[in-house]
Amino acid sequence: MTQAPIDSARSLFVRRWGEMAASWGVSRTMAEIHALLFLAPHPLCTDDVMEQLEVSRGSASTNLRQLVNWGLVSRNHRRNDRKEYFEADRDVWQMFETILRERRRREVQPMVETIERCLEMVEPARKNGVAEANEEAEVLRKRLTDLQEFCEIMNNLFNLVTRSGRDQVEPIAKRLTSLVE
Amino acid sequence: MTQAPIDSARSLFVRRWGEMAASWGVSRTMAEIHALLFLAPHPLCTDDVMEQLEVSRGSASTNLRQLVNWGLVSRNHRRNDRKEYFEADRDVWQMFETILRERRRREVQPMVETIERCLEMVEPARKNGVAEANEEAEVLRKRLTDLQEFCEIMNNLFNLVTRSGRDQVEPIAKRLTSLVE
DNA sequence: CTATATTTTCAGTACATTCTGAAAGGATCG
DNA sequence: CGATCCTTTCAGAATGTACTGAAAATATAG
Repeated sequence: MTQAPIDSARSLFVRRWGEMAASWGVSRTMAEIHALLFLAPHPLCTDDVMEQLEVSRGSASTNLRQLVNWGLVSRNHRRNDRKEYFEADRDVWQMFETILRERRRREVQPMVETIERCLEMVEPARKNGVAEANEEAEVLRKRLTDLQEFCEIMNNLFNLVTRSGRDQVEPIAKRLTSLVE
Repeated sequence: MTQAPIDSARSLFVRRWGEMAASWGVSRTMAEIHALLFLAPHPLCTDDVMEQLEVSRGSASTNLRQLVNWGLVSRNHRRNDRKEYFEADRDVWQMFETILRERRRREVQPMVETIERCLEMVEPARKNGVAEANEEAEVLRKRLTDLQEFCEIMNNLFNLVTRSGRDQVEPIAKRLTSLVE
């Protein structure tokens, strides 16, 4: 027997989570599965996902694997059952950290490396050639180093926060937060 | 006359910035234009953008307007010139704040409202019906309130940081940062 | 006010991403 | 080891997003 209001709430949440994720560059279905698992009271198997989200087996399989790769979902087995059951990490802070770390690794790191490379390309051009060219090189260098410095600060802040651990950070954040209200 | 190494650096940066943005749900061209303007030593007009990125007039116009809407780029005029010239905000901290604020408004806020709605739907179901159903409702409520609390903390932190202003935050961030090294 | 320069819009098209469904591949049981 | 159950893979299809180019709209100069 299904509980109508509970199911409606779940389905609304799942849909919206999918929409939000889509605008952050995460495929809708992957996010919907993540939301479904996040809300589920117990682990779900592939068929549960297929049924509840009306997606194909291929899509369910692929997206579940990606979620496992991201570290947001874990696989579980049961005795006397060949199926795999999937369970989402429910610790919101941990989830956030996982997502940030993965995105940094996949998307920010290459950008940071590129900035470094660009600076190496610009450096030799700085005092070589006409004055106008030098000035242009100087401007470019400034823009790149500003960005680089910002990235370093953000990177270190992230490291600091994650190394301190959630138990240290959460109360501080809450305390700071009370300053705003 | 074009300076080969400078141009190469610029073009490399622009391309990578576009790639990164694409995986964050921002269209490649819009991000490339943003990068181009960010690095440019002076404002550019639509034709400059079309030429340097090899995109159509329609695309340049649409994407420039979007950048202006985001508050990342401003339009300028010149005397005796009908063209519009576009200039990016070069303050990296300001840029970051603008992006976060816009994304919160466009993408996070609707999610927060949805969580609220979901909680309203679940509430009446809590002590109404069989024990099993109550338990499910309780679990769902827990998940939603955990997420809600997290969103509130993040929201307040963001407000705190942006109200304090960049001049207050940057040195603190740098100081904290030095703890990591 | 007309001529001209510039921007915006949008229908059609190109491109990229994601899904489907079935076949192949693995794993586990008796 | 064969039968069964489950997962993965992938070619083709569906879908969605973003671009193009030209026509319409707008703005400025004379």
